[in-house]
Amino acid sequence: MPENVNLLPNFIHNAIDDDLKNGKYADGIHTRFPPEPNGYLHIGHAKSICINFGTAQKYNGQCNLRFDDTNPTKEDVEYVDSIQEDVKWLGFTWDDRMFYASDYFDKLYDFAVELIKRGKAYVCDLTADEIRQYRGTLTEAGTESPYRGRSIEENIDLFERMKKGDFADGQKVLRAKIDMASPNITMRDPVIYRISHTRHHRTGDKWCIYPMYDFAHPLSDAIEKVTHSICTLEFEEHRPLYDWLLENLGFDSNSRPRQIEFARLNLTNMVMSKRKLRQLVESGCVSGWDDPRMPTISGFRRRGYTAESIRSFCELIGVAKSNSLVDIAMLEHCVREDLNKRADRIMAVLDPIKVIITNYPEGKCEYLSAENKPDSSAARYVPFSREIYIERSDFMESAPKKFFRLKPDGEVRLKYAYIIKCTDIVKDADGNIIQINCTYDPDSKRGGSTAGRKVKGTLHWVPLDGCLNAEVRLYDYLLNNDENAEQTDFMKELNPASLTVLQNCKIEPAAAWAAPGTKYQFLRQGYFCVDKDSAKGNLVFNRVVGLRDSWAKTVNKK
RNA sequence: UGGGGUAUAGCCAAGCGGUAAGGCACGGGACUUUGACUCCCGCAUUCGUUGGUUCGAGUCCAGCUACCCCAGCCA
Repeated sequence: MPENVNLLPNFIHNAIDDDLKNGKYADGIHTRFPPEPNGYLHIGHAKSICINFGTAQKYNGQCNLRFDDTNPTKEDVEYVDSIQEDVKWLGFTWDDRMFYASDYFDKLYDFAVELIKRGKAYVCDLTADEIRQYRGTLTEAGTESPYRGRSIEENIDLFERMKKGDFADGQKVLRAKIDMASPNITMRDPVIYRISHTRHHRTGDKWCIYPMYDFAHPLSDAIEKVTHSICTLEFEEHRPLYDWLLENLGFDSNSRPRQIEFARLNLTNMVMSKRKLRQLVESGCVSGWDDPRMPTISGFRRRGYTAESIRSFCELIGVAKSNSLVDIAMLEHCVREDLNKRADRIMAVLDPIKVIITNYPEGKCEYLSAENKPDSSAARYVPFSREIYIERSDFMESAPKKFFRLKPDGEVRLKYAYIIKCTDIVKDADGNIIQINCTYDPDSKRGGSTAGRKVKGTLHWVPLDGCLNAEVRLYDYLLNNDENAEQTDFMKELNPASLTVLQNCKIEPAAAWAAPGTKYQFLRQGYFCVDKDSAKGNLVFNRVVGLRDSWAKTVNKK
């Protein structure tokens, strides 16, 4: 494992500790991450990945990547590729242990036959509709299928003919023979094999019967010698079936896999179900699975989140069984924390307004040293001359008391450069400010005699000559609503302003050759990442996350 | 009287019979050529609720309440 995940102690580890104490799993701990290749991975999967790989790592064990590809009608190779890329990007490796449930189709078939031979499974001719009716309800027991009493021989023959393709889709299923009166609906003779004349992305046309998840999963785990099969809470009532299959197929209770469930991740201002994410993609509300507003791993990656920050988020939120809704601020904190350490600083003016320093010599240009990070010796040089841009929002004609930025007759420090003073402003016919005139204090630059002068505000700026033009994409949350976004019609909660594209941004020259994926802190503004749409001469940046902004808070309070 | 889960601060979450960790958020202050970062300080007399056991209960027991999941030939 190239990267560490330091999961806090949690109830799963407690359970594993108990198992170990009781002499179980003497050969070591083995987990697996079992995605179905029917969509892109999202941050909820990242949590699962961190738990599974992190747990294996903690116990010096192993974690497999296994594609749960038992339903060819919904799955596609496109997804198996993206899933591998995402798991790798997150920093985990499965070495040579990448498997597919479909690798086990032959073995799984044999297990099914064995179950029949033990009188524990039967072929049922009921239609899907009839099976539903026979199943009973939450409060009423089900009724036994009329085919439940078929002989072992007949079942074996029928199941073989199912496999051979003698029957149409839906004509017959194989069911486990358990208990139609069980209060747990999962145990009312669950279907374990269905007929589907569908080409599988790996096994092609070899099979026309496919195992159900409930059957394939515990057995795949057992085949791989997985010790702890960690999944989400909704599978809790499937656990008796999981155990029943292993028990009835003769797996030793001291070494057979054990299923443990944890609560899936929910995030404020986000949707997390694959169905809804797909809806966003297919409706064109976002540009694709990797749209930087999406909670997919590829979306976060494109947005500029680091793998490290997502991992630390997964550590921070913990692992438990209570349904929770994690504040998105927690995730943002994790990226800021990481990017603060690793991102070079650079100046960028998103909404430029021209400033002319009237007492600065025309034609003069100085190259001012600017450190790439605070307290760092690594530096670049920023050209400074008579005409610059500053942020429109950094000037106010009639400013409130605590406004530390530029205002008429006010002084301000230009980062890495001089102290300037606003002398007058120029407006167009409509009264819009189009230019600010200032004078500068020639001795106030670093090393100068008045460099130590205290002025309250420091502004970022960019030289008019030599700066780069860029497109900057600002993102806001996809959903306005904090709560119940998963339940209600989430398409109505979409934030219409989740994307703002700025076309006329000015960036200091140092960013000219930045490759896609490069992250910067735009001084005083936030963290930004070069988008894959970017090209030399046509820079495109994504805002990863803004800086904390206590000024904005005090303004909003009023 | 279907079954299975879960309840600790605005949000996550430790806690495993001995007197409520930590993080996020929030509020205050220091520092600052980023209103950033960093650093200090504050933030649950109480653990859904009512009883019980105990010298002692968030932890054990009983009842109640609220919320989540389950009736796919999905995973």
